[in-house]
This record gives sequence, C-alpha cells and structure tokens, in this order.
Amino acid sequence: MFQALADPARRSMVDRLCHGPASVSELAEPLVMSLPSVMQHLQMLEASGLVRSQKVGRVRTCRIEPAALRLAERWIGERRAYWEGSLDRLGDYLDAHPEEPEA
Amino acid sequence: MFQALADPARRSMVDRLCHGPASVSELAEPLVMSLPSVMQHLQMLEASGLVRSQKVGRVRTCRIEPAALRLAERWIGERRAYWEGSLDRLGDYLDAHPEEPEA
DNA sequence: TAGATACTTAGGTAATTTATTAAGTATTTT
DNA sequence: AAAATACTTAATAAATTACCTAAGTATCTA
Repeated sequence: MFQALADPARRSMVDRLCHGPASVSELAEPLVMSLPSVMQHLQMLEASGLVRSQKVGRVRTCRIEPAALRLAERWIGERRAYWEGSLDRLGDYLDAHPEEPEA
Repeated sequence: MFQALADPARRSMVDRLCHGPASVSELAEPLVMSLPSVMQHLQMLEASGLVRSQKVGRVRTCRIEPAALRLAERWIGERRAYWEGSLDRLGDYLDAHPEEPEA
C-alpha cells in the first residue's frame, strides 16, 4: 500500500481519481508513458486495494477505494500519536531527572 | 517518503523509533538482517526526512522527525477529503439526474 | 595498550520495479 | 463488414532496491 503510493505516476493517478472516476485513457492522458505502463501501475493500485475498476463495453472505469486511504492515514496517525505521547513521557523524564541530559 | 515507508524493515524501524530514540544496534536487533543492511535502510529513512540521527562517541542515536510523518498524513488526508467531497458531489448529481446511471 | 564494541565503507549479487515495443482481443462506429 | 477505439497480453530491457560478506575506523574498557 505504501509501496503503491511510492511511485509518482501512481500518486498522480490517485490524485486524478480523487476528483472522480476515470477511464484508463483518462488516467494515462497526463502521464508521459505508454498505455501498457499505465496498466501495470493500475494493477499495482488495485492489488494494494487503493483503487477498484470495472469494465463496461470497451471502457474500464476506475475509482478510489477510500477505506484503503483511511487505513494508510490511520497507520501514520497512530505512529505520530505514539511519538507525541513519547515526547510527553520524555518531558516527564527530563522533569524528573534534570541532571542527566538526553543525548 | 512513501518510498521510505514502502519497506517492512523500514516501517519496523519507524515503529521502534515512535517509542523513543534508539541506537543503530537497537534498531537492528529485531530484524533478521546484517548491520550494513540496517544502515542502508537508515540512510533512506534519513534521506526521506522521516528520521534524524547524530553520533556521540561510537553510538549513533536515531529519532523520528514528526514533521515528515505529519506531511505524509496530510497528503493522504487531503486526498481522502477531496474524494469524500467528490462523493457528495456525485450524490448531488445522482439526485439531479436519477435517469442516468453512473457507470 | 590490547581487545571489544559500534558502526561504516566497499564491492558485488539477486530480486523487484518500471518502462518499452509488438501483437493481440473485444467493442463501437461508419 | 471494415475501420477505429480502448484496452490487454507477452516478452524484454534497464534501473533500482535489498542483501550480503569482508574489511575498515573510531571509541570505549579492562
């Protein structure tokens, strides 16, 4: 999932899909890249759960899967919160032991 | 930055650092991996801005850089918010044009 | 000062990722 | 039915990434 967000082309696709559903061609249009490459990126986005798509006629329509986005956001948020908690505990520690510097 | 979070070993290191500062050896301890490999991961974490470190004596102490974590969280949050906004607009659209299905 | 500790650097291999071109397939459009 | 459209698949090639071992360097510790 972070792997999926690690590539600029895929982030651009996610960006585009946040504005609403799009076809493969529409996703490819702003990218300087062949269509098969876009397909590969799309497959990684689908494998990561960030994007879903369905084909109707000859057009495949892609859309964002918000649950996955929320998952990534939560992972980061939890760690940030933990770190901020650690900061508090470090503050407590420094208050209790002012004679021993931290680093 | 998402690239840095894309690897499980590096996420494990971030996890550990969220509990507080740690030496390179402490970061390496739970990982089934040579020390030079841990160093490479550490370098990527530092290059991404997620982690900072300083060497005192022969020990290098690493710590999380919360600003970077907040940045990643914001990137995702903004897109999620945009998508949720799009959902609202799609709802409005469907309300206004019930005879034309979305896909 | 000799040895142990804690990284660090260098160099090289295997796996993964990213991208390409060429050649399909399935659906409209004309 | 013929041509155009919108992907898809397959097979590579180039670039990155992830690892490792071996051999340093700089600090402690005894």
